[in-house]
Amino acid sequence: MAVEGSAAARVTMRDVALAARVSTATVSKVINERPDVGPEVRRRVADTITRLGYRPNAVARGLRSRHTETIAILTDDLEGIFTTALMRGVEDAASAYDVSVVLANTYGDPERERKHLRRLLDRQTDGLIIMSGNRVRARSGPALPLPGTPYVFLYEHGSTEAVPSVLPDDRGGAALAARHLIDIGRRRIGFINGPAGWDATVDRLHGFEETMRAAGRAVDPAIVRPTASWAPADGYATALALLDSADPPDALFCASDDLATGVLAALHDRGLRIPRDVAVVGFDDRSLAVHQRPPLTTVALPLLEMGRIAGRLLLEAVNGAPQRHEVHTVPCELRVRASTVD
Amino acid sequence: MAVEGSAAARVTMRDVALAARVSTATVSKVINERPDVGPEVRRRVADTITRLGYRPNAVARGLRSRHTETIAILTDDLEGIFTTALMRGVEDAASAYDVSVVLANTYGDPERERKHLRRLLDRQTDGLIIMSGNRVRARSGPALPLPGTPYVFLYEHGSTEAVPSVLPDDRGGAALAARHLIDIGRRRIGFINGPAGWDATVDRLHGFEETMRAAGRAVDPAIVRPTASWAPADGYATALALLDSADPPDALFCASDDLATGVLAALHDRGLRIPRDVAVVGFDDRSLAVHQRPPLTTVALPLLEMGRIAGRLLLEAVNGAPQRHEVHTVPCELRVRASTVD
DNA sequence: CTGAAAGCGCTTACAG
DNA sequence: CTGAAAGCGCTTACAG
Repeated sequence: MAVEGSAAARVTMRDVALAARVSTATVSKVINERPDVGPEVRRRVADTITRLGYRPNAVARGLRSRHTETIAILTDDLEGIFTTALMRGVEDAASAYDVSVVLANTYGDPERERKHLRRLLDRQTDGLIIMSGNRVRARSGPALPLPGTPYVFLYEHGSTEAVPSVLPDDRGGAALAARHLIDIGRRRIGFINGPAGWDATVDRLHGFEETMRAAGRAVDPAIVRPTASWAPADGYATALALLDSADPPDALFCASDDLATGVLAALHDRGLRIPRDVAVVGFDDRSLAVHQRPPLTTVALPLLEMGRIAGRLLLEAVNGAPQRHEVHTVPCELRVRASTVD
Repeated sequence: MAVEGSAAARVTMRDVALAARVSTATVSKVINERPDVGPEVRRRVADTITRLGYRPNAVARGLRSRHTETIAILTDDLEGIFTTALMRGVEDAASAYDVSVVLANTYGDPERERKHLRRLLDRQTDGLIIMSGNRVRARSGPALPLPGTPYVFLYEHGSTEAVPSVLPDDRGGAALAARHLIDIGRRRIGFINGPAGWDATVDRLHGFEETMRAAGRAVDPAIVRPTASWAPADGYATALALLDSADPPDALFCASDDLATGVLAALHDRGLRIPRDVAVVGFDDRSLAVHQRPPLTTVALPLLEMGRIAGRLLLEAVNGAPQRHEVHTVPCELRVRASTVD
């Protein structure tokens, strides 16, 4: 049994070479699985490596080979509402490739971004994921040119560079919600959308309208409303307004779980039964969705999968795959719970 | 103006030495601010560095000097409820030292932990922060011995090792809440605590009881209740039970914001006015606290500060400070909002 | 005060 | 198939 990481100086390739009576070049070849080593020598070296508990020094390797098997996540908001799920996806993908992930938080400050980027380049980081944890939108390229270091946008997109971005399919997600409400037999479906000026808001409205029209349903502007913010209070107020309208809806699709939370409260305060009187669908699938009463049917953002895809795209680029300005749109998933189906 | 990171091969120390007509040793000394360089030569070298836009290669430097200016966060749950705030603190501290932070997510699986640790050691990571994002408790040491690599526990604590841990002052936090409710003149203060078996639950109960007694208040077990979980539904049910008791409370301290959210709903359903009839205090200061109606007075967990302290402790250890088995308890802060004060 | 030399631990042509 | 040699880009005694 090898004494992993004993207090003594770490075993080096030289030690292995000496013990196996070969050159370090040969040890290196065995480690890197090069074909030009005889089977007998290969076995002897492999055995010695195991016996001594040898592990190649990644820093030395990086100096020679110029890649460090490290990527970085550069984000403007480490505490963004979707950050951790996205990060977990990236970390998953990287781990599968045996690559480490460095975290860099810029606070949206170009000077900090530059500082981080310099540091990351100094460390020969193989590639970068430039990520927003909050809000999909276009951003400019990195605050520093990154010659030879590929990067990928996650949950945001670049304007012009030949760089891929990974985004949720907000349009398809809204379509799922509309489809579901139609399928469970709702006659009058309202949409409480988020604030204007967000990509998500525009895309979700498209998906909603398209699906309604494709199903031969009119979209009544009277019950399709944007809100001033994503907060529950706006969902609450908007729901009351719709319920008080001449022809109130029997279903409400909300562009976020937070809005839906407010809607649920409004229905509750009005003494309406959910879903019998009004069915409610949210968007995001944040943890609060499942804890609502009743638990909230919602459209889940594919954050984990988005992170994984971004990680994989980046690692492929690091390994030489060509980069393109291309948007990867990841499908959302409908999670049906008691707010629409008894 | 230097052409930072031009597509051409990066400027090396050799280039600087040649251009400044000195040896690389001298360039190295200038960069590392060694005293044994003449003022004139120092200036010439510094100018050349600026002119050529030279940046030392951190990988080469790491190979020689054996430290990489990189630390890692090892966590069992990257999506833990408090993870991002803690990470941001660590990242802040590390950035201030010009140190990078690597992310390693173990999912609580020892095999994954070992794999990550091996990788981190291979990369000569200078130190580790072993962190829980969920729950304070004792954990065993790292899944692999880390000879010569210091580490610090964050939001959890080790059992025996000579290793510091950084924890929130749950006891003091509960004391702040009790003190506040006493100060605003409440006569009958109840406590809806979280589930048994949590460090936080035990500590918060102590803090609450101590403060009450110190103020000459009886602690009536009838209105001090643990819950089965931290979820709002348990806050709701427990609040109703307390309100229905013979002598109902005029103040409720809740051991989490989620519990308090349920309590608010219960008071609302009973038609009670907040804070006039019942004042409510939560714990954690999650973002939902400020969005309650009324906004929730709560005890803020000092997550950011905890992360910063852990980062600093680790970096000091990396720089040779001796490590001890010592618990750093970081004070919580009371955030007063409309659920206790009109 | 300055520099020549060795070396950190690997990998990579290249010779045999 | 195997190994001697050079070198990745630095830092560190050490000599002068």
